[in-house]
Amino acid sequence: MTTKSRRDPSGFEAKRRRILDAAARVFAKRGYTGTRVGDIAKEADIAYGLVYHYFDSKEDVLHTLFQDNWAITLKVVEQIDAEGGDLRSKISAISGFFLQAWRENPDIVEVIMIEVIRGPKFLEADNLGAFHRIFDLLEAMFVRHRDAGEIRSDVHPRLTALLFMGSLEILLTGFVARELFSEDDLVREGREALVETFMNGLAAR
Amino acid sequence: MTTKSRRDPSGFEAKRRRILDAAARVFAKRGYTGTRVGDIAKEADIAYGLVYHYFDSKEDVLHTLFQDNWAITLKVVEQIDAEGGDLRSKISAISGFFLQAWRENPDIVEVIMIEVIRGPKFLEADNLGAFHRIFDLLEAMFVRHRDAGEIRSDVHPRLTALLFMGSLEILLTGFVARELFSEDDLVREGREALVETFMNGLAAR
Amino acid sequence: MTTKSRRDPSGFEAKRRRILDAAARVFAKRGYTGTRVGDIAKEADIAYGLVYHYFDSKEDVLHTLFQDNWAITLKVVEQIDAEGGDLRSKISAISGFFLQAWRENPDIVEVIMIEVIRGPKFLEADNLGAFHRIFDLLEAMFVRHRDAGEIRSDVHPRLTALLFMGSLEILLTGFVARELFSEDDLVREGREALVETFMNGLAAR
Amino acid sequence: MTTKSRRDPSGFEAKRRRILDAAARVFAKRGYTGTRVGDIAKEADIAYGLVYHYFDSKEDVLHTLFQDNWAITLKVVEQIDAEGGDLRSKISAISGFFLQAWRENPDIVEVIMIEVIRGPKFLEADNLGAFHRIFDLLEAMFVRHRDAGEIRSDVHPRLTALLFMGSLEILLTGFVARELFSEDDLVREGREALVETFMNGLAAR
DNA sequence: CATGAATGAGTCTTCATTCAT
DNA sequence: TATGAATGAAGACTCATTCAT
Repeated sequence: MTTKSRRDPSGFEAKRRRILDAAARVFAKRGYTGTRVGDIAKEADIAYGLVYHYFDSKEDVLHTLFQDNWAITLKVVEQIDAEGGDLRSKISAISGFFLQAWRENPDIVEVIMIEVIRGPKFLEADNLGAFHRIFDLLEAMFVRHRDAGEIRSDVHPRLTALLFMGSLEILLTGFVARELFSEDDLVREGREALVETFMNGLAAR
Repeated sequence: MTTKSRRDPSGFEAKRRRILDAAARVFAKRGYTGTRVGDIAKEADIAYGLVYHYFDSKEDVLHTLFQDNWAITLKVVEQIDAEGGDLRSKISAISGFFLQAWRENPDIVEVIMIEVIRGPKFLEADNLGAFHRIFDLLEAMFVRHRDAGEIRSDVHPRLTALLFMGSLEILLTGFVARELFSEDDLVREGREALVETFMNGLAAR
Repeated sequence: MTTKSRRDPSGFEAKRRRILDAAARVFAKRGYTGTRVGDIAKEADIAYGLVYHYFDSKEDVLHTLFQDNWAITLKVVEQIDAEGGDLRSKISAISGFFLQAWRENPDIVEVIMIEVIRGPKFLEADNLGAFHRIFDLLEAMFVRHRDAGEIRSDVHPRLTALLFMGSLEILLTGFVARELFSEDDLVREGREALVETFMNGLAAR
Repeated sequence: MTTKSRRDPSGFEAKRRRILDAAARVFAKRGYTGTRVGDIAKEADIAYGLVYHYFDSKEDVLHTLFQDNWAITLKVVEQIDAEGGDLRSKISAISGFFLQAWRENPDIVEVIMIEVIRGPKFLEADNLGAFHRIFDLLEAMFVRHRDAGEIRSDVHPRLTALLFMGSLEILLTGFVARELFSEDDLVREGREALVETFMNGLAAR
């Protein structure tokens, strides 16, 4: 009798995750297209044929990377919104979550942002729906706070959601960020600047 | 004696541009990696190998697309800044230029944003310098207007430049935009929302 | 548990050699340039891309062909020289070795002589050093036998080494040889003529 | 009325030769295969399309290079043989002619030796016949001198012709020669060594 | 004669995926 | 599970040759 018991007896899930983590690292470094399946395997320190025991294809690895993490993201954003508080604190919390996630797993976040969301494959899959949901969440949030008189009445909720995600994305993906700030600075100052700009704008009172 | 115009009698430059335009279209549609050189040729309605008379490689085509257009962009932004006026009008003008450029040449703009700037080879090339310059320009602009007391003194110029470009970029690249708005709406409303958000923030007075 | 022999259980080296042999055959038949990688694969009865599991490039195949065999050649010549005896017997032995090698592997010998040594890339590579060593060996040999008073004192060792290799080469590469003699004749008569000419010249006593 | 008169009015032949010379230089440097038609044109300082006004194809250029020069070679060898004298002086004269030709036109000589004679195309053409004739000439020469009792009776005329051409070829093609001697040395010493070796052998008396 | 733009067949090389062991 | 040999489709790039001007 092997040690097979209830959860993940042979470490299947562990190795699967190991592959995903390795994939995130190499995808982030070389891009999805520039990464060979062999690169993932080498990074995970396994034979490259083994990748196909855990995933259907190279694309499936990317897909999984997105699905796994995006689900969490949506849940967190929903939760932050549900917990109440004013818009400023919510914007701050959401930004904080994204930036923290990036600090902990920069590779995964960047891969999702760059390779999945922008990739030509993205539109084909059911990814798009999952991705759009965050805009729905944010839009609804802005509507609610607008109706509560908390923000200007002429604010365009959908566009604002877009601008918010865009700003966040730019901070995250290392568009230029990595060149401009240290990681710590980015998390602290980036968040502050984003919150401040979004809530109060630049104009002097 | 050809009957062509004075300069570039053989139409060399004209055909070169034709190839670039064709390339922008197919790159935008299929992505850089997903585009075969033959696709560019077919789109430009020329023979396969002719692409290599005008460019060194497929990558050179992309490179040129970026260099040619980014130089113009920098010049325009510089000019807008130099012509004076308050920050709001400058931000509006710059946004307007980008959005207009996108309306006129959506393919080129998207290709530059997505394929060049985010591409894995971007950092290696001399592109980066040219690209960074826009942040320098914007940062200097924000500093000047801040020192003039026009915007809050605690504004972080570099980060603001980043957020500004990020917001613009999100509108441009069809992140999700194309699904959300008609083009006309995007140009008008997008600009307004961006200017308004950046200058005044969301918060109710 | 494979039933293969102790070393190289997967037959890696065996297949590598199979590819090399196949390559020698087709290179000899069509020349290096005239040979497609697919020709090598077909001759070795393997799939197209498998060549690239064993070699970096088509050129690497040629390179390896040279390196592998030239090393042996050098060793043999050294040995013949070291074993002593008079110059005539050494010249005879060396000629015999080359001619025998050609009889057993005419393709490899011809490919090395024609495609590698005369190839445009030969000088660039590290091949040259290995190649020159045979002239050094021969020169030293001639010097020794000259100093021993065995051959004329006015013999130019380096030039003689050159002429010797040239004569050998002409016999080997099928310069025109194949048209002139049957193989058996070539091996026997060619060696005799070479030895005789080199040792005694043509002049009647 | 143009200056068209009897021979080569418009310099047709002159330019044809210019192309041939240029071709010899680049063929010698890069090899036939490694040379693009454009390289020949650039070396001749003409537009590359123009090559096709003077020659049918790239191969035709090489072919012509061989035919033109080999005819002269045969004539000279015939002449030297016809003029009489002992074998030693003939061997010396023939060697001298080849070495001198090489000094004056190293490129042409090397191209003929390496690219034409050894090239895979060689056998296909009528080149082979022209080439073989020199062996016939030499063989006949050796036979005559052998029958005159001037050289050993057991000399194999055909093989000797082969060895003689091989030795000559090795000196000419820069097999290794260029690395070993200066041009002047080569012409003088190379010839002496060759004559001496062939006539008297290496053996001490 | 001269030019060089245009053509497109030909090849090397890469790499995702399969499969025997 | 694990390995890595084997497969072959796909695509970038070269270059001899043609041809309009």
